[in-house]
Amino acid sequence: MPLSLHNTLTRRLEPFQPLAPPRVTLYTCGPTVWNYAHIGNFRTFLFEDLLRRYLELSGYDVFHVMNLTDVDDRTIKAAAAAGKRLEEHTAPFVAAFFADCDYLRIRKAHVYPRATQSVPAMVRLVQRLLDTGVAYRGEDGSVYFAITKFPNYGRLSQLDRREIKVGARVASDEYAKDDPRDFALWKKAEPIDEQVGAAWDAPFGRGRPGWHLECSAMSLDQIGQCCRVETLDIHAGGVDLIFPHHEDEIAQSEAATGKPFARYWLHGEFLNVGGTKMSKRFGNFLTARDLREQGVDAAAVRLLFWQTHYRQPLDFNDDALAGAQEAAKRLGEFHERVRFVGSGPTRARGRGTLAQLAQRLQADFRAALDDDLNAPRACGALFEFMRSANRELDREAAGSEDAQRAQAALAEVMSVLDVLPTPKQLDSGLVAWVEERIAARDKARKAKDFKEADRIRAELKARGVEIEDTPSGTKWRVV
RNA sequence: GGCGCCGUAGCCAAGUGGUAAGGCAGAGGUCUGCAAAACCUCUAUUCGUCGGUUCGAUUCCGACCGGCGCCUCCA
Repeated sequence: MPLSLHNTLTRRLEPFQPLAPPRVTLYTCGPTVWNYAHIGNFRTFLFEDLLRRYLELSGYDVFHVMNLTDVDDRTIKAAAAAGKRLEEHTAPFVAAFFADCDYLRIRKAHVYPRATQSVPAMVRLVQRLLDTGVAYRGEDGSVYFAITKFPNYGRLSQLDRREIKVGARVASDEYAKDDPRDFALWKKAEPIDEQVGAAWDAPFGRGRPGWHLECSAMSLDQIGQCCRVETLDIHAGGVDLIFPHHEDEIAQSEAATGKPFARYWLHGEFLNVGGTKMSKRFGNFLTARDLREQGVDAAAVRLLFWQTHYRQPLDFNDDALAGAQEAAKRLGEFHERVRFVGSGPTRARGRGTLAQLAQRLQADFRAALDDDLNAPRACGALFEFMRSANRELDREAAGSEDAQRAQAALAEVMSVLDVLPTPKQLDSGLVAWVEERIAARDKARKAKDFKEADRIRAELKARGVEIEDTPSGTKWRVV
């Protein structure tokens, strides 16, 4: 069964067919680096990571572009408030974003164009739209897109015409537009823009790019350079970007190129807290670095997110996270167990059903992800495999071929989900101490001095060391 | 007002026109000196409410209740 994806353009599940297989051009709306990204933002980036990884596992040659919005209303305001130049203010947040991505094991995009470094492409795009006649200079010196000149406007968000909410705030630049629904492509430079260094010269006036324009220009620029095309295979982002951001991107891009901007539009749902969208605005947010400082393993975050479909809202709370943390821990132990089948205490003899179980895992896993990236179902397949494989291993019914198949299947699954806990860093002093304590405890156990043995176990536990007596000796791990 | 999403066990959730995956938590059991880990068993006669279509609906349609989002350069 081929990969099917839910396309926001049609609101349907569609078989995925890239323009020129095996190449897939993927553009994902990146962060606005005015502040730290929160884990709601990262839910979207992780959904995109899942998409990217599964496309690659499926044999596609993905060219992934993620932009960094380093000039827009918020970055300018934040820089001005901090009394800094734009670049000075955004640099640490760019660095933080990459660090957070590393922590969450997000596969790197191939390019990260920055708005401030892509101004020439933006100016060219605006000029092209002016030449085509779909853009015009407003009385205020800004350049606007005339949505009435683009008949398809509203297709993505399913609006025949954009209705303005009754009583909605009237923008201060309203008077300058021909139609209140038109949006800015290029904003005339204001004193605050000059103050932070967010203004560029252009044939149509000194100013700065509108947010929507940035994504159109950067995506077209990148896929043009790399692949000589003007149509993206996939454009992804959060549902809140459908309107107006992505709608406007389509208008700008298609009015300029005359070609479909993106074949598939994918949108991830929100991360909620107590039923409400996680947002800086609401103050109910948590950053990736918060989680890292709390000692939360990225594996737990990823697993938690995978256990809800990307098009469903996910309600975040500590119980759910703790549950994922526990499940990730079990997966880690299982993985270790499978890794040492045949080479360690687990005897490998004959041939059991493990190979077949592994085969089923692979089939179920792919079938689940082929179905619009149904990661929750893929996780279900993984857990079922873990249980049945553990049963086989308990029976010591696995042979070396079984082991190989199981290891290969797990590796494949993990190449996409990547939910094994990060190995703990152990210093040699601790290791020596633990080994000495375990030796002392074994001695006590041999002497049937269970009181002493239990005391040592408690002593180890107090230092975060859990032990497990097995037929081949005492195992330990740091929790 | 326009467009859209959600309501499944204590928590997180998948799902199908034919009678409820999975994870966490909980209970009992096997194993163990005791534990731990692993495994086994149990834990929603029921999927917000009320109607309708149907032989049959959690799944389709309608209404309603409740929660939420976008329409304000939000992932």
